[in-house]
Amino acid sequence: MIFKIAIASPLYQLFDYLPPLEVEGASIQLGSRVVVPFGRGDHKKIGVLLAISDTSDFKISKLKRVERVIDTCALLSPHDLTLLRWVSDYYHYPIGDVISLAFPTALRQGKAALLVTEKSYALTDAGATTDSQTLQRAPKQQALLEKFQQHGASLSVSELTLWDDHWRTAVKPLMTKQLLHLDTKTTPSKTTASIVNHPPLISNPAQQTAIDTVCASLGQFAVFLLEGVTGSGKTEVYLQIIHEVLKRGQQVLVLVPEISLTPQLEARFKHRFAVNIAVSHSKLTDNQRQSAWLKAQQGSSPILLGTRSALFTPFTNLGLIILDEEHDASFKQQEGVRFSARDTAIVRGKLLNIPVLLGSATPSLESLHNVDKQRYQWLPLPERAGYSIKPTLHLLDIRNKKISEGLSEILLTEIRATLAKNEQVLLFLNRRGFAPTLICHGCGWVARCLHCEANLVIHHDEHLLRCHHCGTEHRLIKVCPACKTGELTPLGLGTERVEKVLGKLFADKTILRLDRDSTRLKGSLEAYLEQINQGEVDIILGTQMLAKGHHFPNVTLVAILDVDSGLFSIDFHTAEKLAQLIVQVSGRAGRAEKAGRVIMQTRQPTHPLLTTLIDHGYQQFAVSALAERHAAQLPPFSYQAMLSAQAHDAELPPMFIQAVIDLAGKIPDHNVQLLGPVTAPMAKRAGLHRYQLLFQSQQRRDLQTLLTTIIPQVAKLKLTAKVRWSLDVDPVDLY
DNA sequence: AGCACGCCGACT
DNA sequence: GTCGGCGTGCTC
Repeated sequence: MIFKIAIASPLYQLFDYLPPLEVEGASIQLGSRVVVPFGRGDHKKIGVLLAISDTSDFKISKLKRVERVIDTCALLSPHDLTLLRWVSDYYHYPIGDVISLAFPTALRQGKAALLVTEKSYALTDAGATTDSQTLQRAPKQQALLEKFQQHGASLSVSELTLWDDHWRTAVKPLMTKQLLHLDTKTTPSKTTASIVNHPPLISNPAQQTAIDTVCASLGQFAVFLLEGVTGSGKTEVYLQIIHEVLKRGQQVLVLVPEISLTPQLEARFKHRFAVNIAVSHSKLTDNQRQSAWLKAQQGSSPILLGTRSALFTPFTNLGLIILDEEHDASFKQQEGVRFSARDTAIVRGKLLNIPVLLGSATPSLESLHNVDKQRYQWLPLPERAGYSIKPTLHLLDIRNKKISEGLSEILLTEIRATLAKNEQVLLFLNRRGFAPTLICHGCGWVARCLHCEANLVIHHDEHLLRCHHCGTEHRLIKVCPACKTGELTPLGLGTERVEKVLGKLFADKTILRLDRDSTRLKGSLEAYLEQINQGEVDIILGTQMLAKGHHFPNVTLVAILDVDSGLFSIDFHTAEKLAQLIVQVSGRAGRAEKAGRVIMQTRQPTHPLLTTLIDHGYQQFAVSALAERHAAQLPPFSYQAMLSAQAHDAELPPMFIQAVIDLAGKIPDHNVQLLGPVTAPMAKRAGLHRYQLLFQSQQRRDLQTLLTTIIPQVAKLKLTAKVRWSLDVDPVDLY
């Protein structure tokens, strides 16, 4: 009997081991973690048993023996393992590293998986377990808090924390007792009454159709695209479908792009359902994430709400996957295993034979194409009267118009009129800092980053020149270092600069700037958002971060100051992203009695992307954008993978890529175009020279077949010692 | 990725 | 005469 074991390493293979001596086969399962000797010396690694076989390509006498079985009962199911193997195969990433992705940090390191049960609470309370097995206090407090809140006690986290001392001595013993009591009372199978706190809202016909259609598919695989703008009642559809899944005794996985931006969603879930809701995202501690992971794995949490990384969490009985804002690029991991959480969620749904529900106001072109191909079912939600009114989009032609610091006269007039009505204004400029360029008026010298192919950005408040790509900072200089005489002039616009102009033009108004610089302090964004909704702010000025999640009912004017910068890009994805951004930004504004207006300043008022979007809406934009992709045979009408190579030595990346091309050249009739080597759009970043090779094929299978053959060979090239390389299958960002 | 082995320079 | 530089090769 040979054990095939995955071990975290950059190697594209499993490792063969003999079974442990003392353990019978029955006390280990596929998916169990094991301790194995690995490499020279007495080094140990944690591995995961993926298969058992009679044979080995390795000499049996050379095989080492599994030292210890950690899990006699596997934490990952065969379905979980199949999904992870699919990820490894499809994204061409070493299997051991992919398997690691599925485990929280402590479990990855071989620690025992402590069950979150009454017993374990009792043990930790008595101090009877080892440190490694003890859950941290925070998740326990959180769990207790949830229990108490579910049962009507009002206690906030901060109160609980402030009470810490008192808590240990007086409160905790009492609470623990109650917890044990509550646990035994609430864990067994639930009736409808105990799942829901509040009755569902009355749904309109479109919502009801969506709910009925998805519910009719529970227990079988299907993909649905729920398309509805802000205020169309998407969340209510989610809630009612989730309710049905919970009634069947199954669990739900809800994925969102950035959980920090959607506390409302968590609040609505907790408000509606009287069940444990596990939350998992990167801003939580390892212990908090592990707690959520175990709760889903054991089935004690019926709902898991998380980001991309939560996709691989094992479940006892998963019945539905919801992926909200499915168009969002955050669902594509951009380093390490470059997987798409959306596409992988669909594979998981297929494996488990459960439905997958994608939601968006601005669906990706891929998903709309899959609707066309009848691979997904389209569930449109029209605007709901009484909730919000669609903002009107306007192009403002600023050619030959007087414009100061990015603000045209017409726009200023609109801003004044809006403020006069005591309504708020939101200005969007996707560039932080004071100005993107510092140029010498005398000799034309430009402040460049020494390590990147990029200009330094002026940060006036901090008296800095900063590179937005590698973080290098220099003191803001006054005299040109090249000609020593010329006057240095800031060129272009950033949020900081516009903020200063607005401060002068609207001296009696409150202006708030929201960008990565102004919200660096933890919790400050939330505080600012609260200020906005309390009406303490008149003008909000911000970057991309304004486009997601938050809705500002008293904002009735939204202006996109520079829409043109998104119109001309070498990356064909940019048009789609710009259209989504415009619709998402406009969705931040207005409500029924105060409809919003969106003004886009442009010097391209006849650009078809803009005119189609404005005159006919996102759907028509998507139709024409897909037609363009079809004509150019770009994805989703073809399939791509991008190989990137970086090195300090500029000679090495193109050599490496040539070696890759040579490897592909040895494969006959592969039907894949290889475009490159070319320098990356940013040819140098953080001191590394960047080159790319784009693989493109008409058939997904052809592309996959070629990559499956050559990528393990690429990984063995000698040049990998000096060249950092990566492969991105289905890239969404060609930079 | 780690980690060990191995063959050449500046130090007690 | 050694400590240690990181180039090369291997991991069942």
